[in-house]
This record gives sequence, C-alpha cells and structure tokens, in this order.
Amino acid sequence: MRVTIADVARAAGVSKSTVSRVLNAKDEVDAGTAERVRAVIARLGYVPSSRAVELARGRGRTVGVLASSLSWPWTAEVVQGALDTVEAAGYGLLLFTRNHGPRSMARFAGQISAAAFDGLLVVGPQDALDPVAAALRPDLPVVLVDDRTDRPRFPSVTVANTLGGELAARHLLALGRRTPLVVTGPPHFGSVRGRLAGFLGALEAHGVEHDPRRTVEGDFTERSGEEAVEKLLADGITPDAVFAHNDLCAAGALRALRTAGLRVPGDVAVVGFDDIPLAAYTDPPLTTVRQPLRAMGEAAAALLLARVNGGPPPAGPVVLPAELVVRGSAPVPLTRTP
Amino acid sequence: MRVTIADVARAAGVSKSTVSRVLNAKDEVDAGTAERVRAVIARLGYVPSSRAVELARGRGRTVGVLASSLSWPWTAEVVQGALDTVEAAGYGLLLFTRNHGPRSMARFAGQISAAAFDGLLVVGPQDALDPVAAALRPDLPVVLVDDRTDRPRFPSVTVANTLGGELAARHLLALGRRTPLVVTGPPHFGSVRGRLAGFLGALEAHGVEHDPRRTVEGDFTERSGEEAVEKLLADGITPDAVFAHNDLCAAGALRALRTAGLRVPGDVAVVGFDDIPLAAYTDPPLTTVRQPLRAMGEAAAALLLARVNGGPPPAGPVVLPAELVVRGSAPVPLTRTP
DNA sequence: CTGAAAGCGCTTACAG
DNA sequence: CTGAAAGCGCTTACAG
Repeated sequence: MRVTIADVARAAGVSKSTVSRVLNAKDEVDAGTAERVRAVIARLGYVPSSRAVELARGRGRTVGVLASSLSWPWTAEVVQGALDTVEAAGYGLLLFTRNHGPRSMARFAGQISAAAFDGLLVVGPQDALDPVAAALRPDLPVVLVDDRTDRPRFPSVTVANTLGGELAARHLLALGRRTPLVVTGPPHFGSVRGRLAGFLGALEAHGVEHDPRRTVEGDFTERSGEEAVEKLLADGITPDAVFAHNDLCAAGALRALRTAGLRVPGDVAVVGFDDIPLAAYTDPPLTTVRQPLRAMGEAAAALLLARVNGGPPPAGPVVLPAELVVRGSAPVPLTRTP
Repeated sequence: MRVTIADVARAAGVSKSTVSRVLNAKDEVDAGTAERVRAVIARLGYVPSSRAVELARGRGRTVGVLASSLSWPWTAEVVQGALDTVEAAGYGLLLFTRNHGPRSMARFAGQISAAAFDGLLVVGPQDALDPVAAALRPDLPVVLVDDRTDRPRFPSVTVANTLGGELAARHLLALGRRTPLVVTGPPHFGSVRGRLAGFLGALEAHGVEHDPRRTVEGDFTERSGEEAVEKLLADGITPDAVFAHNDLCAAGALRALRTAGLRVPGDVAVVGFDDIPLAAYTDPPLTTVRQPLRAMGEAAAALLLARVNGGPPPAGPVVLPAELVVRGSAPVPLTRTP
C-alpha cells in the first residue's frame, strides 16, 4: 500500500541504508548512486513516514503550543507568529488550549510524557503549567510568551511593559492630564506591575502626584473597566484620563464614561494596552500601547527551536519594544508655543 | 532513560504483550495481573510513546487543520471549536496555515504524504487544497468548514447562508428600507451566492424591486466596503440601507457613510455578516447575521473524527442556523399598529 | 489468560 | 562508498 524505504531500495537496487543516506543528504554517497536513488524516489512518490523517522531518531520535528483560548485575539496573533516561524523551520505545531478543565490538562500531561513534541511554547502565564508540572521532563525545552510572573522559570519573550506604561503616561501628560485613573490587571502578573511602575514613574518624574484611590484593580475584562470607572465616580472622583492595562478593559471604561455623560477625549482621555483589532473600532477609536504580538510569537518560536536544537538558554527575558498608537480617545496634543 | 513497556514488563514479571493488553484495556487479561501491571505503570510513571504506538498501529490520533491566518477572528474561532472537540476525543491537532506561499504548501504536502495526521480539516475555501492535490491520498478523510464552492468534493459544515441573507432583508424591510446597497464577497464563493440569493429573494417576496446597480462586488475587506459606498454615491445613488457580506466590509461601509455625512441608522441602516467581536464595537454597533463559528468548528471536527473512525460520509453539507443580532446600526423597528 | 516472535518504517553504528 | 544487522517502542496475530 504505502511506499516504504524498502520499496525504494529494491527498485533502485541498493540497500535501505543507502536510501536513508540519500534521504538525509549524507555526503558519503556516490553521486551517481544518489542520483539514481533520487530518481526512484521521485518516480515512486516516496515520502518517509514521519512517525517511523521520529521513532528511529528518538526525536521529532514538532513543537507543542499551550495557549489560552484562541478566541482571545491576543493569543491568536501570537500563535500565528509562532506558527510562521515553526513552519518555516520545517517543524509541525501541535496546539493545545487550557480552557477545558482537569480532563483536558490530564490529556495534555499525557502528551508531554508521550514525547509527542520536542519543545513547548506557553502563550500566557507560566502557572498554566502547574497542573502538568509532574509530567514536565527536565530535558523538555520550554519558552514562555508574555510571562506574567516575576521570576519566570523558563526563557521568555515579553513586551517592554514598563516602557509601555511610560509612553501612556507621557502622552496623557502632554495632553495636560494630571489626575488619571489606572485600571490594572491582576497584580500578580509581572506585566501588570511593569505597566503600573512605568506609568507612575513617569507621573512622578513630571512632578505629578497620584492619588492611590485612582489606581483600581481590574482583571483584563471589559466589565472590570466599566466597574472601575463607575466605582471611582461613585466615590466622587472624576478623573481626567484613564489608563487601562488592556484594550478590552479600556473599551469598558469608554462605555462607562459615556454612560456617565462624560465626553472622550474632551473630559476624559483614554489609553489602552495591546492594540487588538477592535481598538480601531471603538467610539472613539482607542489610543493604545501596541504589543508586537506577531513578532513576539516569532521570537519565542525561534528561541524554542534554538533550544530544541541544543542551543543555550538566553541570559534573560527577550524584551520587544512597545509603541504608542495614537487614535481619537487620546489624540495628538496641540502644539503649544512655550 | 525513558521508561518503556519493557521496563514495566520486567518490573511486573509479565511479558510486553500483557502490558500492552492492559494498556489497551483488552478484556482477556486476568484481573489480578492487570491490577499488578497497573500498579507498576503508576509507580514507574510509564506513558506509552505516541510515536511508537502510532507506528505499530499504523494509525495515529492526530488531525490536521489547514486554515487561513489566525489573525482572522473568523478562523481563530472555528479552529478553537474544532480544537475543543478534537481534544475531548483524545486526539491531537496539528495546525497549518496557508499564507506562506509555495514552500509552505510543499511542506504541508510532505506532511500529508508522511501521514503525519489521520484526517484533515480545511477551514476556508476548498481550493486551498489545490496546491496539494497530488499529495492527497484518497483514503485521507477531509472535511471542509464554510465551503465556498458550489459542489464541494468533501463533506462540509456551513452556516445557512441563504437564510442569513433573508434575515437581513426582512429586518431592513421591517425598518421600511426599500433601496439597499448589497456589498457582496467574491462571487465564486457559494456562501456569497447564498447570501445574495436569500437577500434578493426576500426583497422580491415583498414586492420590492432591486436596481442591479445597487449590488456591488466586494472582497470581504474593509476597504471594499468603503469603496462600494463611495462608488454608489458618486453614481448619484443614495441607498437607505447596506447589507455587507461580512462585518469587516460593513465596518468599511459605516466609515464611508459617515465621511459622506450620512447618518446611521437614520439615513442608512447597515447590516453585516459573521458577528466577529469588533461588530459590537463599531459606531454604531453593527447589526449582523451571526454565524455559530465555534459550533461550526465543533461540528466539523466531530464529522471528521467520525470519518477517521470509519464512519460513512454524511449525505450532504451540514448546515447550521444563522441568527440575526440586532444592534444600533439597524435597530429594532418601531412597532406600528396596523 | 499469557508469552515469543514478527512487524510497523525508519536510522545508525559496525564492518568491509 | 555500501550493506547487514540491530534497535527505536510499541501492537498483533499465532501458539499454547
């Protein structure tokens, strides 16, 4: 049925060893023989069985990707970037998500133990690995994208969160805003702490004092953005700006502000984080700190492949630049002649 | 290094055959023996090597998914649905995208021939398979999601496009609109023809004549939605509604209408198709025909798994219901007392 | 109910 | 430069 290496060997009048050598481009094969074998391979349309090759070699050409739901555009974009790099290297990408509870994680752990892949990319917080910690072989290369913990146990790729916070603050300061509301993500995320530190640091550098009541903890959901605004207003504080730690949350803030009768950006300027597609569609469109998601996925995959092939771990996290994308919710400041 | 079936056999004092039987839950094993073997397996933390199992069985537990870019939310959502089902069945999902030209497709063809997966899900048009047609073994089960061709060569899962077109038309008619602009997708897509036929059919059923100049061909991009509106206005025709064949295109139409100084929905009501996340964020939010993307991915994966396991092909395409989601761009009509 | 042997389709020392 | 043999880690008839 299937054409095997034995068929090729027979048809070419050589041994399986020789066919294998031709296949793997070993240089010790006679040019004429190699040519003949290649012709037979082409004629028979022979393709090696990946499973047999991997079993024999004891190593495969597959990387696993563990991600939160692809419904999150953030995730999908990073995975796409990783896939580009993985495919270009001739590797396969086995995809797993972790939104299906313990049964799903048990199966995933099984795949790890079964050596179904040769390296693992985790898109999201590293504690996603906790349920499968026992299965994690120490020799399995792991790379994290957007580690959200302080001291990641693995090499990681992340955006410059502190810089991102700074960019947001400086832009709002240039717009003359002095009393911003900051809606953070969960505070145990390293990225959240970075964004907050960068933002507050820039305020301080400008001599602007920040009332701690204007820092409200959110959870990256749209609803949490709404609630943060509602709560602050209920406390009798009206901010002149909002810096939300992601775009979804910023969209929620936008909604709550409008409901409260406040104009954006007139009364309140709003800056988000991520630049997911819908950021360009909110009303008004969202000024936001852009994460180079695709590039982050690519960089992480490249790092992982290097490790899979025996490369050394990088010295520290790979940090990609953040960039401010200016749209209507916090527009370009009017130039003032000093 | 790795714990193998031989290690388990030795430790349990049985043969590899017996261990294998226990592993595969064959009933011919003595209960006591089975128990003992299981204990050893647990103690040693043994997990079968997927590669070896698959090689020996001549069949694996992996399905391939060929999709356009995950950057398209449409795609990501369908893939997520498929992944849910695939994971639940204990299969792995090998992901491929087709935005990398011939080299990428050549590698993909190689994976097909190498039997790297046991079934293939194509998310998107079936002509995505043309470049790898030669590699497609006739015994490889293939399922299509959202076939966009008339007579798909494979089982497929699709939304009720004609119904969707009808829903859009009936809603606009209820709003009193009589001169809609239709911005289609590429006309060789079956889905496009379905949406158009449903829409025009409903108009006709209501005795509303449709000027063919008000049907403009787009290509599913935002820009094409803008252009369609611009072109029509330039021709001196002002529609009282727009039905765009996808949400991106509808967002473009929204933009062009606003630029032209037309109010939505006051002057022009707008209906899209898909209900991707940003549909809820446009200004005004988009009324649209919802595709059950997740469910489509799930259904397609279930179909594929059934086929992989020897099930018969379905009689015809699996058609999932479309649903109208009403938002600001084409709101609920005022009730009139007749 | 259980084991020995062959086989899945490759790769890789080891000889020559 | 090339081949025979062993091995990768399983499954599956075939005997018993």
